[in-house]
Amino acid sequence: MTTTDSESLRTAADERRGRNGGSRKDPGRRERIARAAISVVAERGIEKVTHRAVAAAAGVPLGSTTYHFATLDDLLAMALRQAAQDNVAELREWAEGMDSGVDLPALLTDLVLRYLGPERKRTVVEHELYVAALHRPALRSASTEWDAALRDLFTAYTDEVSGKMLAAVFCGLLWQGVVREPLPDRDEIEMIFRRAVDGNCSD
Amino acid sequence: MTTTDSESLRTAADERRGRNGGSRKDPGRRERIARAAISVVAERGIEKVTHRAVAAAAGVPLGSTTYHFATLDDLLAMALRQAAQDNVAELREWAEGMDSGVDLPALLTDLVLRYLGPERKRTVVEHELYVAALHRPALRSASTEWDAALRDLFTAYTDEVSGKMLAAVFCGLLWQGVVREPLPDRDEIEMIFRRAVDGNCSD
DNA sequence: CAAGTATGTGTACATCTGTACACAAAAACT
DNA sequence: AGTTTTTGTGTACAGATGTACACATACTTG
Repeated sequence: MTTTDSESLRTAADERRGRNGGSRKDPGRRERIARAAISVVAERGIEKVTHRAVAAAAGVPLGSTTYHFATLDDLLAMALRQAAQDNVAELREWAEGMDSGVDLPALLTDLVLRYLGPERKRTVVEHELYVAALHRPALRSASTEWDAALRDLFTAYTDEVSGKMLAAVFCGLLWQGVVREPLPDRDEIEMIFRRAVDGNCSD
Repeated sequence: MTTTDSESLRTAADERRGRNGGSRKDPGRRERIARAAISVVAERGIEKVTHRAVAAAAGVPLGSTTYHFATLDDLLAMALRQAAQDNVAELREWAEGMDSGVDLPALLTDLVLRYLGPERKRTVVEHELYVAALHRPALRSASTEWDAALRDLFTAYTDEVSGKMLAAVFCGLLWQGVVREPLPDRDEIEMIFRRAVDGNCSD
């Protein structure tokens, strides 16, 4: 290894221009910077998103971030909007692999556990986006669109009211789970979804 | 009125020491500063909580905040913990006025609408606390305690699983509602709770 | 090839921030 | 009374931050 440790961050550029040190014209640099911002949000929180921190995470000099994004708010807005879009895209993809007539509670449980486990970073970013939007009108649309996508997804497999209800349960479980230290038990979550879907008929 | 406009902020001290201008020994100053911090969080977001902003909001000089709180994290921690406690206290109080056999969905709807309307500030602070806790272990207990209180409240009126499920619905509706521009419709929320409580028996 | 433009980079600077600290004044104590 | 301790305040300072901008290099167009 001759490179220091920014190796992993150089790959995209290398592959396009052949590890040429001072390469110009790096397409996708904007997006790479935005993604670096996302990872800073995920790992250190939204308040740590500074030009310098993002530049370091992206492996680019400070001037590069200020060149591609006039203001820090622009950078944040693009990063969070992109995060929300990725999130929704993944949700839709998940939904496609779903037949009608499947065990909905079990699938929802899988989804929750995935968002709390392997995809935890994504979840954290989504939640940071949510509260950031509370005081930044520019980000509000990204948040509400995520909610809408969630509702549409669930209403497609049940009905209007049940879909909204399941979306709320899903959202609530995510929120409660993301701060809990040991991941919640699988059975616990599944039981909750089952109760939400089947109801209290036996009472 | 001889005082400028810090009048409302002086009341506590006045009542104890008789409107003595340069009064020392102002008990409750610590708490007042913490509450000022809460209001800064509610109105401008957690990232705007600085010694200077809090001092201005509390009507005290800069040195006062650094005197009462060694570090900014201490101030934030106390403020948010207090906010969470207030929140839980209000929840319990609400629960006491509840008979068994009441219309649970209607009451839950009232609660959601109250948190989204008159008590919106409180809700915003609670949510900022939640994400702040994601990257500050010191705050995590306050968040989880809020969740626990919520669950206990709901399980007391139903059963274990249904309580958890309702807590999740409640939490999810709050999250989705706090970013939505026009407040959600009362009927919509009530319908959701009704479906959650009664289930889909007729399907 | 020459000129012009888009892209990239290093540095500088005004501003804001946390915090330390010297001082002042009241209260508690002897 | 005097002394010590607690409480309060103004100021100073080092560091971080957003952003501007002069310069450098590559690409594009003629």
